[in-house]
Amino acid sequence: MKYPEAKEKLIQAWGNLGYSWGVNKAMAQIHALLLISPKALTTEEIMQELNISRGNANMNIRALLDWGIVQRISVSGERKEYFKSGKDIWELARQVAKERRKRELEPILKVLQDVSDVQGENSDDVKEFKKVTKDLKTFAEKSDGLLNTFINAKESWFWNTLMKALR
Amino acid sequence: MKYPEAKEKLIQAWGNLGYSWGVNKAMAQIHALLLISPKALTTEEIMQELNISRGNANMNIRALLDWGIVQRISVSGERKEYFKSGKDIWELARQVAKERRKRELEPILKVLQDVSDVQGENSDDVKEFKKVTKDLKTFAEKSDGLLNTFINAKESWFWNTLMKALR
DNA sequence: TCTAATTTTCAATAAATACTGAAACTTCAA
DNA sequence: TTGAAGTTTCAGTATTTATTGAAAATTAGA
Repeated sequence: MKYPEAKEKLIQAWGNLGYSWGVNKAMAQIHALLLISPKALTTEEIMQELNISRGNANMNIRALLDWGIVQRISVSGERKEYFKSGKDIWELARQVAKERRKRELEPILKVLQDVSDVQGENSDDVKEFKKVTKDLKTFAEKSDGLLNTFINAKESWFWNTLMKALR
Repeated sequence: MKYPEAKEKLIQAWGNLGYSWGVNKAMAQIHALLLISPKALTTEEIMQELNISRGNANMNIRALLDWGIVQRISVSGERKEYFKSGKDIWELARQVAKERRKRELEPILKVLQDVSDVQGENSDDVKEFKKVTKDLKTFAEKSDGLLNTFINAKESWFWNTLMKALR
């Protein structure tokens, strides 16, 4: 396969993957582009490569900066800003895990907590509600623990331990 | 907190969570409703509880059946169909993991495979592309292995092993 | 300070997605 | 068969989300 085709394919696939993870397509594609680029790119170059407008590029670059998976680079003597993505996939995964934990797991844990003191032992509805939310809470807390270990672990240690422990 | 408020809160939260996982709100809310309901519900009841149309209810119930996280129940002597969700959270998580693996991890693994024979050693672009996609592939394969273990494991074994191994 | 290069904002619009409701279809008991 | 009860489909519409592009704001050097 030729490079331009491969590049196109990867950017496309990364866009789709991002999409099913609740990230918009442009954002995921900008990330893919920076990930495979050997050098930092300007907004201009990103716009051109992906055929998107300045506003779109700017907003999504900022979102990526926000997620902490893209960095801003200043070249001395130039006004222009350059952007690059870290190339360490493990680090990327940890960063994504961290943000998603904060944005998704934390809120649902809070709701499960809030809801745990629901009144009225006697009705079937309330009984079932309590049972299910308790189970959900247990599960969410365990997941949170696991996720935190992942977020704070060193790559080699994590995979080694896991691979040894499971099967 | 009173039951109706708690119920509303949970359905809302579940809707949001589902949403950031690429599931539409109605689908997630129907699931939440069935999850906390002590008995199986009809399409009619679901429509009423969530204030959604028949078409919407029907389509999203089918999607949930498709994901394998809601079951159709027939009561003998009745034409109506009832729906219920399994209450085992672990089982639910495994089912979701299984479907997401198939829908997301498999396609990206395929692309990473396809793209791994890109031509042209010499250019910087191609070198970087090869390096990154190789790392992505390694990471994706490890994740796939871990996910498969999760999908096939028994709850108690999985958590026990993990809790012992990590930390 | 001023000015040109660059970034950011945001109202308008396009595009994608979800939802409705009525019609078509299916099923089964009489 | 028939028709009532129930389910499914889908064209049209509403809603949400993403994108554009031009104007406003910011920046840094002269």
